[in-house]
Amino acid sequence: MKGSNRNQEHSSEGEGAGKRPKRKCLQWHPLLAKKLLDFSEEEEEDEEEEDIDKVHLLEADGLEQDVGETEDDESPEQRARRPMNAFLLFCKRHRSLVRQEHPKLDNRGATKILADWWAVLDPKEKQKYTDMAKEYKDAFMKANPGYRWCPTTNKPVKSPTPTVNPRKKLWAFPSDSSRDLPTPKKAKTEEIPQLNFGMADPTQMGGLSMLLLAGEHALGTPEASTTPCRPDISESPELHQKSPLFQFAEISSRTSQPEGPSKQCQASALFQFAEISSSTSQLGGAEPVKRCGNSALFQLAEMCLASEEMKMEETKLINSKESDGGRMKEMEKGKEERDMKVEKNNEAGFQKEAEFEKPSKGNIRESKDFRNFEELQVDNVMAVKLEDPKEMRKEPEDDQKYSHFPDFSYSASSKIIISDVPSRKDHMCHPHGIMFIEDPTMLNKPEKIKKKKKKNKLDRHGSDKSTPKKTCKKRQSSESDIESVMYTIEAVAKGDWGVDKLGETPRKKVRTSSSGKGGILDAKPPKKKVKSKEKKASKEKCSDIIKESRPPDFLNISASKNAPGEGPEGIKAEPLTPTEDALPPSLPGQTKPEDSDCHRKTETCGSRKSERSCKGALYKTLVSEGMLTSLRANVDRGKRSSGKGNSSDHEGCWSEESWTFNQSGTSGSKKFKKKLREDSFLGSAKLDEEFEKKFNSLPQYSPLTFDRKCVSIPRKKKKTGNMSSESTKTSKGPFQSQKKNLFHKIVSKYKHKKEKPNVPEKGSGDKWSHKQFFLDAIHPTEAIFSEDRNTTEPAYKVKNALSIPNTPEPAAMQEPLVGSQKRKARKTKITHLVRTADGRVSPAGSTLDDKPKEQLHRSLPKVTETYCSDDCSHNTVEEPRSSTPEMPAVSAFFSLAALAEVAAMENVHRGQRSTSLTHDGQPKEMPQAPVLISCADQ
DNA sequence: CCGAATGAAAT
DNA sequence: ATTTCATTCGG
Repeated sequence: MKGSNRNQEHSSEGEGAGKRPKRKCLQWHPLLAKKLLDFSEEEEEDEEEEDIDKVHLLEADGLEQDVGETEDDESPEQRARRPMNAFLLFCKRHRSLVRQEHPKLDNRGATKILADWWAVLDPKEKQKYTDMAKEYKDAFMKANPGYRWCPTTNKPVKSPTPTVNPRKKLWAFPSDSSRDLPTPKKAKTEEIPQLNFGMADPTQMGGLSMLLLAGEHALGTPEASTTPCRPDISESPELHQKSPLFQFAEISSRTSQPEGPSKQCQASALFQFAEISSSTSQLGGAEPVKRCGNSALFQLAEMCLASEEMKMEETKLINSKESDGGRMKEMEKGKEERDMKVEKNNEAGFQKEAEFEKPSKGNIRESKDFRNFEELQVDNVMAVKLEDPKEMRKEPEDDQKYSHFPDFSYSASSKIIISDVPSRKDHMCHPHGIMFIEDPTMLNKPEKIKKKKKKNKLDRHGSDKSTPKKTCKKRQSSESDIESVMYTIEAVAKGDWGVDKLGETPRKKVRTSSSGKGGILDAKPPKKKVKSKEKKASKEKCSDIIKESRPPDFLNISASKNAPGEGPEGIKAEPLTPTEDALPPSLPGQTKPEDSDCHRKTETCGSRKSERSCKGALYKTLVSEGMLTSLRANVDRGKRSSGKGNSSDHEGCWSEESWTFNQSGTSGSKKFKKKLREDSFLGSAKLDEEFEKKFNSLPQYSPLTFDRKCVSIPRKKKKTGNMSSESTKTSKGPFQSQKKNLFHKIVSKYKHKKEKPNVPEKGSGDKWSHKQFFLDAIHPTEAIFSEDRNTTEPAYKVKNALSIPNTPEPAAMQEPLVGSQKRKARKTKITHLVRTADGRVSPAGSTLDDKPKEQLHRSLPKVTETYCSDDCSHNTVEEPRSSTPEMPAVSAFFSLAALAEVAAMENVHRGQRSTSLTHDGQPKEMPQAPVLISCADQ
């Protein structure tokens, strides 16, 4: 109840006005009910209105969830965090250092110090951070094409989120979750189908939770891919299964068709893959697996691209195919089935067998193998199994009734992506059982997915009989079976594998093309496109894939085993296979493991089938690998990543590929690319790993350097503050500031200022060796990093700067103020309001800012005088740093600007004392630091 | 859950 | 022009 209301509100608020109404509609339960009843119809509708559909689904989900677990859904939906900007990166990287130096400082204080450092930071170094931030952003955007920075005012409160998912960070999965799940709250996010990844925090990512999440994502993707294929797997998973394939399809499709909505999904998928790979690679340890350049992911990307290009060619192919007529359909089916089978084999075999203990012989074998793994992680598995069965059971019901949604809903948001394949991995690897949850989540996906699932299920169900409950239910929807088959066929033809769930974009295509049976024709063309390109890529990919596939023995084994198993299970598949054979001679082995397919393809290369098969194989392999890697990675991480290497290679490759792909994808970021290339490490992968790598690679400056800088810096800050010459109006500043108590701000700033001086103190240590030593002691890690040199460099720079303090200052001064800077300026103005010697109030910086040097010169004399007096009187604590022996040396370096700053400070101090501003005792501190400086100068 | 910082994006 | 939001984590 509540949830529904919330959803409505949120939805309305969150998204653009256009969609809101729809969402509102969603609110209506009746509609939802209808939808549930008529899946097929709904799908069609979806075609026309993807967004709407999504919304509905989301809404529906929300409603359902509301009934059951509104919160859950929402939580998973959480949208990806916006990428960090350069400054944030810097903060992230250096905050720890600051804290170490100044344990007493709270984050705010540390932030201020960081800001100071940032201000002081050489432009060159800043550039590094900005570049990285840019790259990161680009990658992120690619991953989440539709991502919005500011989802309008409506805050996605997500209040309920926490219920199911413990993890805050759950990044919604790109495919479905982003759109489908839109929790009511997230309406805003809904507008943008962005995926929810958790790129943002590498640190968080580092945590087990992150790993798990990553694993989930990975799993989710695979599931999606597999699900569609496998009949066995329960319905819910199927729905999700689509997601991976779907994503790929989207990617391909998008490449061909640049549709706004679809892009998001695609990016998300890639992104996920990338993440997965990266995560895995990270776990594995950084191996130089660039060879992976051709990683499956990359290949996929290529395929997509190629598909677009090939469209022209495809048309030709299509013509030829058309001649074939009905066969094409069969062929497609066969291919699809094959793919499905393969996936099924992998996924279904493992999962279902393990969970359901399907009768399939081949599966049994696999299951045993898996079981071994499972045994390893018995606990987890157990938990998972327990959950799964329930979910499975529920799922069927869900198909019939929504009531279940609530249960799943929570998981759905996060797990949508979870793929079947991964699921098995989950069983094997996942200790947490999260994976399992994910599977259920898959089921969650509620509306859209369900529909799709149903279709898919129907197809699969034939074979699925093994699973009693599900099959029964599935079968019930006999009508859907046919549709599902058609749908799958069409999807295959189009190249949308998974299509589905998310489906918004994919659905559109699919539906549009295949809404009915006639869709096939439409579908064909897309296929051709994809294929043609795929072929190209496939060849290369195949080789690559093969490599990748090797590592995951599981996959291979499973695939081989599956093949036999499939025969029995997938009656359909067998018949189809023949058709397939007709297409590509090479593919004969439906069951063939991916590797075999790839090889054949690679060898035969030319045949279309081969391409397709390759695709499927690639996809599977990717998924499976990714899953495996992700799982392993997760497990490893969970364990503490004791086992680094096993999957690392694959993953690494993926990550790299993905990264490369992303880069390539982003034409705009070419510049960045170059940079990335230059910095191999930086350029590596966007994924977490990449991010982490890059992040780590970012130069970390020793506090000392900053400290020194800080000494000189203060003026800069002031300058910045001064920059806003108009400070007089500071009051006009944003309402925000007004809202907040100026007093508080001022006070806090002063406090911080105090802190600052302290920082410098530490840093004040003059000698490099000393500093370095200090750093090493404190931050061994830094020493480890190549960055050390960076640090050293900066330090040198700093020295230089100190020697010639003016240089840095002017640069800073010159820089144009950014919007944020404006704020800063305001604040600074406010905070720095100082009374001039005259006694009238003026922004401290104003004079300095405009013409720092000149002013400085002017002020110097005064300042010095004042300082002298002050010092004499105050000379209290002032700055430890100054107090330190270093003081004198530093003082020597001080430039006029510094003096000017001091003077400004002095003025402030005076003003505070005399003026009302001083309401706080703080003023003392302020003046103190400057005072020391002044003394030194004298 | 606020805040302090900066910056990018969105409104 | 202004607001939002990203990270961080103590209070």
